[in-house]
Amino acid sequence: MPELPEVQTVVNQIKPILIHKTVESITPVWPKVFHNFTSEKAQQKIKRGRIIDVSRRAKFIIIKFTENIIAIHLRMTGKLYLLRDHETLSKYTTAYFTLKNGGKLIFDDVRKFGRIYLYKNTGPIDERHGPEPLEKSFTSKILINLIKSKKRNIKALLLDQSMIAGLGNIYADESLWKSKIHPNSLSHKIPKKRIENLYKNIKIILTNAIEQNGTTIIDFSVNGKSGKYTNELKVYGKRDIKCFNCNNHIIKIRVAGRGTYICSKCQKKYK
DNA sequence: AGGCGTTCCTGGGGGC
DNA sequence: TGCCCCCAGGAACGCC
Repeated sequence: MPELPEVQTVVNQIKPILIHKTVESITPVWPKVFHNFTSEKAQQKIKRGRIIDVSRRAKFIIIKFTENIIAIHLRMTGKLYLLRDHETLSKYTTAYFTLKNGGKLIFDDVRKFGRIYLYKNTGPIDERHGPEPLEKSFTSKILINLIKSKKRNIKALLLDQSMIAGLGNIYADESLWKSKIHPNSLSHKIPKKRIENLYKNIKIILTNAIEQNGTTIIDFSVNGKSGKYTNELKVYGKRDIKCFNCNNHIIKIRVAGRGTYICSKCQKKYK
């Protein structure tokens, strides 16, 4: 399940290859993959468009053209990679971009949750997303204010993209474990000091994960290479394994409708 | 306000 | 071995 570090990894990998390339066309293999536009509209807006930048906002991959952007959300099983002309399409391809001078940018998605969006700019995405946790402007004060101003389950809050952008199930669990906060804590009951610690840990964990090219769970990979952060995980997927901090065993519970891994001894529940 | 259920999807794991 | 059932989950949406 691609989260901020995995999406950033994809961007880092494809940006040098895509930048300044011209997109001849975008083809939907599975019709519903275009979320807010049609093939005709894509032809009209993107045809022979030159890619001027590739970046990330929240969990979206942003491909910038002169007048428009294409935003791609990988959701659970989406993959984006380059394919040479002689190579065959995977059975899971839901869309592809034909590049001028050869090659295709492939969007594969086994579960078909991933979508492609066409916008003028990132405005519509910015509107429904909170701050970027790795931006300098995202201060501990902002996180404290965010968490203290809500009376919510902390894990649900961290997963809510309109609160903070980019965290998903894996990094929310890892961040809460490292910060010794139980995911069923109520946000406004968490002490300021704990939130400051959580703030630091979110930054550390996301930064390290990007350096390791993300986490490979199920089948996220970039050009066949696995993300090495899988080796750094401390709680996610570690059911019955001994906690790195104490001798307690990691358990799996359900929080905010998600499978959640915790050390019930280390992580304090603020209620 | 916020929690919860539902929807979208399909591979794969568990049970028998 | 094979078949069926059900689960996993990010985000949007409706309901209470």
